[in-house]
Amino acid sequence: MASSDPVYLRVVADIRRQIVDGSLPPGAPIPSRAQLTRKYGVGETAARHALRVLAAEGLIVGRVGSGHYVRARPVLLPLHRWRFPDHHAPFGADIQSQGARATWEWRAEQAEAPPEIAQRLRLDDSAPVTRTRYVFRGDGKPVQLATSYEPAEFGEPAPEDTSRGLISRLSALGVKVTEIVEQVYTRVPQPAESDVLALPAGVHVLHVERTHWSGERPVETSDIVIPGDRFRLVYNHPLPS
Amino acid sequence: MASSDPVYLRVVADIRRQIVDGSLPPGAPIPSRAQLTRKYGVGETAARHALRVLAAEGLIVGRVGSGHYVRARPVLLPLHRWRFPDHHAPFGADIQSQGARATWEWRAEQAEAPPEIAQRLRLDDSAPVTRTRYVFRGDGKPVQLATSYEPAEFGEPAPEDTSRGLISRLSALGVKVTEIVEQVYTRVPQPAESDVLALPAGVHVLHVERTHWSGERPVETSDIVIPGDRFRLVYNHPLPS
DNA sequence: GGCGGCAATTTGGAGCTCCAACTTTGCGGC
DNA sequence: GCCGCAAAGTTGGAGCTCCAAATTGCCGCC
Repeated sequence: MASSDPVYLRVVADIRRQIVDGSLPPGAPIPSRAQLTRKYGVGETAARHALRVLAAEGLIVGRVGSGHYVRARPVLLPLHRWRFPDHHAPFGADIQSQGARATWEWRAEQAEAPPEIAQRLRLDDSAPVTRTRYVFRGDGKPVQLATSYEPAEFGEPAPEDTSRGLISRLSALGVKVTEIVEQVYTRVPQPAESDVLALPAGVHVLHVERTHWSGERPVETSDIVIPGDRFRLVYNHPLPS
Repeated sequence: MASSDPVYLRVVADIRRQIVDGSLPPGAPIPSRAQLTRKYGVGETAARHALRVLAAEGLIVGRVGSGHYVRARPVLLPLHRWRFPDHHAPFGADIQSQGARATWEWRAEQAEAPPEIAQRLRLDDSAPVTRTRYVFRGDGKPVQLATSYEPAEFGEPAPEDTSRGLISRLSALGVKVTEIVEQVYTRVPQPAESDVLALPAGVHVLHVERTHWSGERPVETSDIVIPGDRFRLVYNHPLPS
């Protein structure tokens, strides 16, 4: 930390160091604004800004009227992507495995494929697709938002399909899924997503773009949004012998 | 956006809306602080704070002396996890596939397993392990930081091993890797990581905990840190027929 | 000893101001 | 017509202040 750096970064760096090296354990109170100004000899603005930066980094949380506290490193629950334990596992099996009761809401509707989805499904722009939106919950708490797109020709999923899984359903239609491709990245949640997932400020989401393939043909693609502060994705990859 | 919300959020919401709906395209200038105070009838503080929030979200960038501009949505380059194109692909193959020249530095050393690593490798605490740190670059730009741990009995990797891949090397030692498990989550980078990866403020990283298994025995585990603003992870999963 | 309410503290929103460093623009002179 | 410099505009750091809402601890009363 060069001495030419802004003073508020000096405060940030010092507190951060204490948090990561454990001298400020989870739950420990951070000095208040007034205390910081005295301790570091900086102005209110710098003290306040330092606390804001640390809060944005997720290292501390502020409680109005009480103070700032070191945030407990959250336990990141595993979400097993596919093969849990097999491809025909019912919806929410991975959530249930955490001892939580899995529930979900969904609604299917006909729509025109937006450009990006059309590309992913190798359809023409505005081709008819079935869009199904899901909200998954574990013990009532929202866990995943998903929007799934299929070519309209497969029809809408029936209510009982959602507990059976996509692969079984497509199989019944004579479509054999041969490969799943998932692309994972992280991004800032959109306001609507923060709302539904009840995300605290500063939390990112994991975004999974999943496509089911039948040979060379994409038969379903979906966008899955997962709170980045509560979950990690688990990918198993058995090697051929 | 309820009217009871803080005023700065009103400004944030309005500008964000214009960015996501495209009326402010990438590169477009955002009104300056002075203009915002007039346009929305708010104080300097609120205008400034709104810009800061949008910048933290990654939607805009500020350029000192010039103004704030809508950030171009970065293209997220794919990093193909395993099978690229086969398990024996050389290091950096996925980076090369992007037309970039892959280079890396690494250093191996003996160490005592920290508690978490010991647990992942099913060793006793402080058991001897070989720790190898890597920095991967594509066209000189840092792409991945990785720290790999193996039981010390496998010895240190030789220079030529790093271009051959772990699976070949273990195979030569008579250890057959049967499964790879990757756990993916997102988090805030540590200062050292921001440094090496040259991360702009507010960018998260993808953290991959990877373990190579030989039957029931973990034979290697590593922590891989990837800039979240430039890459997405791609997982292929062929289904058994 | 227990309980209720008040006062002190704390966060977070919001306002205003000054300044250094940098970019952009436009004007004047060559 | 072009170059260079000065002025104007902009960001980002930093300071101070006031206030509403919430929490917490303490004091006094029953």
